[in-house]
Amino acid sequence: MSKKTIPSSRQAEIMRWLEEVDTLTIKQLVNKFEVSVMTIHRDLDHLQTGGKVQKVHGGVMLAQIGENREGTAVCSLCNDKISAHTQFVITWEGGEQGTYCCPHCGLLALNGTAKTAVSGLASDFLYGRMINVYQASYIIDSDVQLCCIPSTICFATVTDAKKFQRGFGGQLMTYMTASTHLTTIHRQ
Amino acid sequence: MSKKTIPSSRQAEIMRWLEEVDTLTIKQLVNKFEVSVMTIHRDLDHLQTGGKVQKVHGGVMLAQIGENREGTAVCSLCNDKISAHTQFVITWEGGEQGTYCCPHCGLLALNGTAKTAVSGLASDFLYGRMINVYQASYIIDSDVQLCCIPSTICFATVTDAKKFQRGFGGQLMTYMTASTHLTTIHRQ
DNA sequence: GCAGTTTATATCATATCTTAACAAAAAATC
DNA sequence: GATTTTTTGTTAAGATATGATATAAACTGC
Repeated sequence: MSKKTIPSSRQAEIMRWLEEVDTLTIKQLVNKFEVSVMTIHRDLDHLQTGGKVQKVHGGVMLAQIGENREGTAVCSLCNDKISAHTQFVITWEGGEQGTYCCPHCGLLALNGTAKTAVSGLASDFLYGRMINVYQASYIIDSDVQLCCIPSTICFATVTDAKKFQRGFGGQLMTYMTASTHLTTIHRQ
Repeated sequence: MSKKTIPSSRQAEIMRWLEEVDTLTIKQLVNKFEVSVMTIHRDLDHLQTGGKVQKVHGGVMLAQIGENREGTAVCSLCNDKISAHTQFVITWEGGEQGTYCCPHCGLLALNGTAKTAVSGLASDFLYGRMINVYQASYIIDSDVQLCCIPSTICFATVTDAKKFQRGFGGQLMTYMTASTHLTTIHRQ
């Protein structure tokens, strides 16, 4: 590969290479693509804002922040790390998005602001599907503590939630009850 | 290689070429088809509204859901992984694109923003073809839960949707009814 | 800590690419 | 054949990419 290419394909190629070797130096990239150091820097800046990559002194490395996506690998509320297994995503009116570590923070965020949410999706605990948070069932304070406390776990169906409750305890709640419960214990 | 042709066959040829090489520059296309830069740009604009292709500075790339250059293989709304089987692609005015994991998120995105969509394409559940989301039929809340909940599945024809419904239940909806339904249950 | 070296960032001038508006050419319609 | 529509090319203005240079920051040895 020596011909000069367009920025996007060069960046795509950097990504592919990086996925093989994990780390690359600026010099390696300059030699391969035959562009200036500055151009490589700018490519890396660009990729870094995409979140998959992290610049280090002298080069780049893959940014393996969990298994997640862009820069926001931490909860918009509590700053804890976000696992795909418990994540909670709110899209606000206006297009802004918040990603939360678990339903605990997600419900607090939904209830604790004047903003209106366009959608709220949470990861179903059993199957990992993203479900409408208003229709979901919640088990609060069970024996399973994954993230924040009180532990708040999200299920697609009441049946699933009840089966879980039978084994691990906790209180079964709807969106409304869970939401007010979490908000009030945080204010008392 | 080829003499001047009509726009649609030139665009089809661009697509075929692009599927081989992933990325093409404007220059390559100008040389091959012996038309002006402007004509190529217009061809690419046209292809881009189809959602399968993405213009980048200096050329085009396949809008691959697998390994896009910025790396986002996750739903623009819920952050879940996107499968080609259920994907939903919206091209907004201005050229920006959003890829969604399934019609559930796609419809929410379409309805939940002030932006206007240039096109919306969703994968037909039975055959996998990309179809116009405004003309599609939707089955909501069937027994088949592939992605988000409430499960929202997309069909090219009402007939297909009804046959599916006979076996797996759910509610049959048009774009309008599905869109308002999903939006309202998200706001209740 | 200090100097010397390397690497990063900021800014500028230049080159390249993109877009919109207009006009010419070709094709389709009547 | 004249009119309308579609396609195409030209131009100019704006946006983006690039490389060179200068300055700031980070590493290296001591």
